[in-house]
Amino acid sequence: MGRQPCCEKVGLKRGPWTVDEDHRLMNFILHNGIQCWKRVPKLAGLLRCGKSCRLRWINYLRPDLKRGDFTEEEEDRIIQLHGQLGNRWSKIASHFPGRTDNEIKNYWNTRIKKRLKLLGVDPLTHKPYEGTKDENFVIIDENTRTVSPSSSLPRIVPAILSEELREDTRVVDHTKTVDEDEFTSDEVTADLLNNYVALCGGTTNSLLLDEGLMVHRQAGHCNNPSVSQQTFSASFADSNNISLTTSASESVQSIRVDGHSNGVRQWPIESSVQSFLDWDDLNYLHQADYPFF
DNA sequence: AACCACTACAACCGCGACGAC
DNA sequence: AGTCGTCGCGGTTGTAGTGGT
Repeated sequence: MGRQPCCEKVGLKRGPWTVDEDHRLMNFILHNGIQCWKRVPKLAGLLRCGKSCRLRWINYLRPDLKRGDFTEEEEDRIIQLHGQLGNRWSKIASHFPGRTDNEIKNYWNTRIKKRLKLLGVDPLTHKPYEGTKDENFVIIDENTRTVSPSSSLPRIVPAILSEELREDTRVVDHTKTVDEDEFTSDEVTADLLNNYVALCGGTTNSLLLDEGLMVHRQAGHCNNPSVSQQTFSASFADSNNISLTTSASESVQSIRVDGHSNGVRQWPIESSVQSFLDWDDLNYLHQADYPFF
């Protein structure tokens, strides 16, 4: 069986839609609804194929569309969902009322994808390319208990983290004595390790925890910087289960916790990466004017 | 001013899925 | 079960807008 064309293409208009065409399609659908896209153009008096009408309505004319830039939250969520779902844009779009799969796909291809590449992260696998630097910024807000971006932070970090882990992210101020009941040892360490592994990828990592990091141990907590140079092996069987074991001395990667202020800790970032990352120009959403209403 | 490179996004195309007959 | 029509999805292309030279 040969494939039938979606419509009779002879004499049909293609390319950008005019205001008049938008008017016609809009009026028709608002008054008659959608029963069969194939019949829509004829009934609406349009020289377009049904497919084109459907696309125009779904991606542009639908009154419930949310127009405007994506928020940081939306962007993070897109990356997170893409990590889980891949290029299933309609599935991803279903998590964003008012956004279309086409819009999200375009946003991914034109912006997010490039930025991930600049950060050394493969947009397909969400894992670092070979040779990813081990010194990247991670800022953790201990008040909100979330990993959050700085102006130069690759926001892929919170996005790659599973939602559960993001919600549980905790950071300890090493200038304070923290109540032992407040945090468990592995919780804190696991979060830090997890943040790092989220950035650097891999299923197994050994981390050299450097000066300034307070580590709670099962036998009791320890806020003494002398615990530095402790080496851990973190095994990530899945995103929700992290097993930590203390190992001898070998470390594959190292991170530093350089300091903190106002409840915020930072990992150093490579200056060359920093210059590429301009996330600050995002505007918050605004409702578009619908010219036909 | 003209040209070029780049970006963002609208629109198109081919194909698979699915329901009706 | 097979055929056909329609819809929806994902990849790709076309083009307007913008900035740099």
